[in-house]
Formats: sequence, C-alpha cells, structure tokens
Amino acid sequence: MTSEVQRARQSLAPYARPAVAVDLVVLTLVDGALHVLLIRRGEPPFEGKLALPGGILRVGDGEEDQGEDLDVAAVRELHEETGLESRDVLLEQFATFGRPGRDPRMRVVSVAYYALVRPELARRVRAGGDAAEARWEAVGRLDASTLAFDHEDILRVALARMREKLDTSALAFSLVPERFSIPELRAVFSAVKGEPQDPGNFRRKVKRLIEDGVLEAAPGVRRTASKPAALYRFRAASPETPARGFKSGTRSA
Amino acid sequence: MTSEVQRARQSLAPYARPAVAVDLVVLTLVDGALHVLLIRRGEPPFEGKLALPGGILRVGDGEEDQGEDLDVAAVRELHEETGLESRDVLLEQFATFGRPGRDPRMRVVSVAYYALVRPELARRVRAGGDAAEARWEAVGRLDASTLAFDHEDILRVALARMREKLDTSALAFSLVPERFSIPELRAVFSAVKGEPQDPGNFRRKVKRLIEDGVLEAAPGVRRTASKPAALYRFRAASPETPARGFKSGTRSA
DNA sequence: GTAATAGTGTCTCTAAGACATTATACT
DNA sequence: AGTATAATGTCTTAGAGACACTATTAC
Repeated sequence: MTSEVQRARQSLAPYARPAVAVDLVVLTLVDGALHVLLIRRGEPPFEGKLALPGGILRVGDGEEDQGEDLDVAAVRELHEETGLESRDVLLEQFATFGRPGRDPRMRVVSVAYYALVRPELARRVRAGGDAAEARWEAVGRLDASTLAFDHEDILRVALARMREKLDTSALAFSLVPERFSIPELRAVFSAVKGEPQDPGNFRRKVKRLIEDGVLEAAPGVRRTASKPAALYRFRAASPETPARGFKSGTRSA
Repeated sequence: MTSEVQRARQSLAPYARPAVAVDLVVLTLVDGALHVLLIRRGEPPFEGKLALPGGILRVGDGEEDQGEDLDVAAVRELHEETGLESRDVLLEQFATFGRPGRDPRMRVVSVAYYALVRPELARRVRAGGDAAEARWEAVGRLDASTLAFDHEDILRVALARMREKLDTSALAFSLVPERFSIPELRAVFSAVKGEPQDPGNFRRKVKRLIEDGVLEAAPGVRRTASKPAALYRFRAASPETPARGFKSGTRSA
C-alpha cells in the first residue's frame, strides 16, 4: 500500500487517465429572471437534450508542451461558444464534477465555471457566437431531466455558490450594465436569492457602498415605465483601494 | 471552429489527457495553532521538500469500468496516508488546480480537498497511517518554498475558503473534540481567522446556538489550568431539523 | 389626472464590538 | 493567597427588516 502510493507519486505515467473538460454555466438576467446559456445536443449521448457549453482541456503532448491552464480553457470555450471576451464577463471556477458514469462514453472529469454576462452583451451572443444553436433558457423554467449529463447538478451548485457569494463579493455588478440603477441591481439580488428585495432597505444598503467608495454616481438616467432612476458604476480596483463588494470590508471611520 | 467543438463532444477519445490527482489539505488544531499534515518527498521532483498528501484518481479502464468518484478517491487517500476514516473527518472539495508546469513530469490536474481532523484523532495519525513520514507542521511557520509543486497555493486557497465558511457552516465543530468547551471552540475561530476572539462576545454567540438547538450541553467538564469549562456537543442532523452551523438559519420565533 | 415606481424616512430588533465584573477552579 | 480564566453583564453602534410616506416621471 505504501509502495503503491509512492510509486504513484514517483511515476504517474502508467495510470489510466480520464478526459478533463471545462463546463460553463453562462448566466445573465433577462427581464428580471436568471437565464442560462444552453446548447441543443445534435448527437448521442443525450441527443436532443440541452447541455451546458464546454469542451476538452488542451494538454499538449503532456510533457514538453503541457497545454493550457484551466482558466484559459474556460476563456477559450466561452469565446468559441458565445463570442464573448473574458474582460466582458466574470468567470470563476466553482467546483469539479467527476462521478463515474456521468458521461456514458468514457470517464470525464469536468471543471466547472460560472460566467456572468451583462444583459446588454447577452443579446449579442446568438448572433456573434460560434454555436448557432446556443439559447438562453430561464433557470426557473427548467424542469428535471431537460439537461444532459449531470448538468442539472452543475447548474444547481453554481447557483448555490452564487447565493453564498452575492452579499460578500462584487459578483452582482457583473450581472448589470456597467452603468446601472439601484432597481436594476436590486433585480439581480431578487433573482439570485429567489425572493423580492425590499426597495427601501436595499437602497439603503447600496447607499452605504457609495459612501464607502465602492460605487460612484454615473452620468445619465435609466428611463423606466415611470420615474427615471439615477445611475451608478462600480469603482474599479486600484492598488491602494482594492475593489470591494458588498460587505467585503470594514466600515470603520 | 464550430466543428472542432462539436467533434470534441462527439468523440472524446482522440484528445491527449492529463493525469488527475486528488490532493488533501489535512488540518488540525494543536495547542491553539492550525497544523497541516505534510509528507517529506523521497524522490524528485522536489526531493526533500514537504508536500500535501494525495494520489492519482483511479479511472478503471475508462469505458466499462469508469473507476472511483472524486470524493471516494479523497476518502481512500486520506485513509491510506493517515489511517483516518471518513466518518472521523470533514472532507470537502474546495478547488481544482491545473496550471501547466505545476508538475514538471507531466500535466497533472489536482482536485483539492480539505480534511478537518479533531485534535484527539490527530495524535494517532503518525502511528496508524501508512505514510511513516507524515508530520504535522504549524501553518503559520511555513515559509515560502518549503512546499513542493504549487502546494503552497493550494494550502492558501484552502485556508481562504475555510475563513469564508467558518461563520456560516458547521465547519468549526470538526476541529474540536466531539464534546468541546466554549474556549476550545473559540480557539478554532481564533486560529482560522488569525486573530483572537473576545471571550465574552464569543460565548454570547455560542449561547445563541444552544438556544437555537444547534448545540446542546454535554456531560462532564474540561479541566484546564484554572477553572474547568462546561462541555457542549454539536447536535447531529435530523430529517426534520437539519443541522445548522453558525448563522445558517433564520433565528426567528 | 392617474399609475407606477424612484427615492426618503422611521421604528424595531438582532447582533457585533468593547469593555468591566464576578465566580471558580488550580498552584 | 494569588493567578488564571470561565462565565456573566452592560453599553454602544451597525445593520436588517418592516413598513409609511413623498417625489417625479410616463401615459
């Protein structure tokens, strides 16, 4: 047993290897509801079902050229399947899925990322992207067994992680336009948390972020069905004052 | 480009594959300080350096037999290298590391887990485990470049994730004895957060957990250098009343 | 004008932080 | 007796939640 472990670390080559893929949970907000980008599968397995976009990690020859980093693969797949650039989205690894049998063809370990897309960029995806069959589906409307593989699990874990981080990171600002109104930001919180947010209380929370320098007023107004709303923007990280999201810093004097 | 992606999903076989490993950040508390289990490497690369325990994922033949799940591999490695059983520890996947070149021999993608070990079990590790060279090292004393591969990164990410979850999960209860005193639990918080916790305020927080049924009084006392402390235990999850950690539920009436 | 919603203000309650104080053990 | 620390209590402040209310726009 000891020798087995030691041999494993000494010489990795003789072991059978799984395929390693990168899968993407690409999310955006459409009309106040979370939507996920899905692709209709054209071949078995799961032919005709919807699946998360993704692809195989490039590993080069594995020795001299060890290939691309996981994050690079995620960026590449995102670009290939949506036309989006990495600077346009928040792309973050959140979990890895490797249950035997999750792909009936062979053992596949999938490193999963979520990609948060601003609403104004989401419209371009079908036109610009490579994947002609890509489509946005409302997360709430997906019933069990519409997704291929274990992609329903992956989606669920992505949403759970986002819920955890929503209040303590700058995540929400990647789901609104670069210049956004407070009601728009509130819609993100309502959608991700799955319950409406009180307008007054939410506004107060955002106002604190402005006082703390996390957000700043932006020119223009957002026209709505009634009274227009003022705009704000997320203040980019600077070396002295690193970017913070909700609650990520002390609010001392 | 489109066809490339489609071919990838249709036929995974022709792609070169990385090795997939499971690495473990095994942590415990010794004298109020976090310690991580490390193994002295006996062969290149990084001969003589300390490394996280871990091993290669078993994938079977990859077709008929697709091998073991990632979590199973983590449990197996933990047992092989420490003798610990999965029921004794909190084992949780937290991130995956795949930078090209992180292992000079070949492309290796490592799925990383942290394993939290109760102090009373930690002492058994050297005697019981397979890895005779395993040793506990104080996390605070590790200086850069003592660890092999990118294991310093892995350790850092593990600790960061634990800090995030400490207040919102039951994680802390896996680093104290099954029956623990409030000061012992406070030591866990102090060690993970890296700053001392106020005794009075911390006690008040724990008392709320007792009122809420998360913890319950346990028989006996913990003897200390001065006044003995009362003991408590974490109430196991039940179907009706799922287990909660710090703050993981509403504290309503 | 009316409807809708942006934006403000108020009241209550919970919890965190910074302590001071008391109680009970070990030496 | 003296020391250490478990355990309790007090005061202040920040923030969440539940509202009522006002202001400004589109129609």
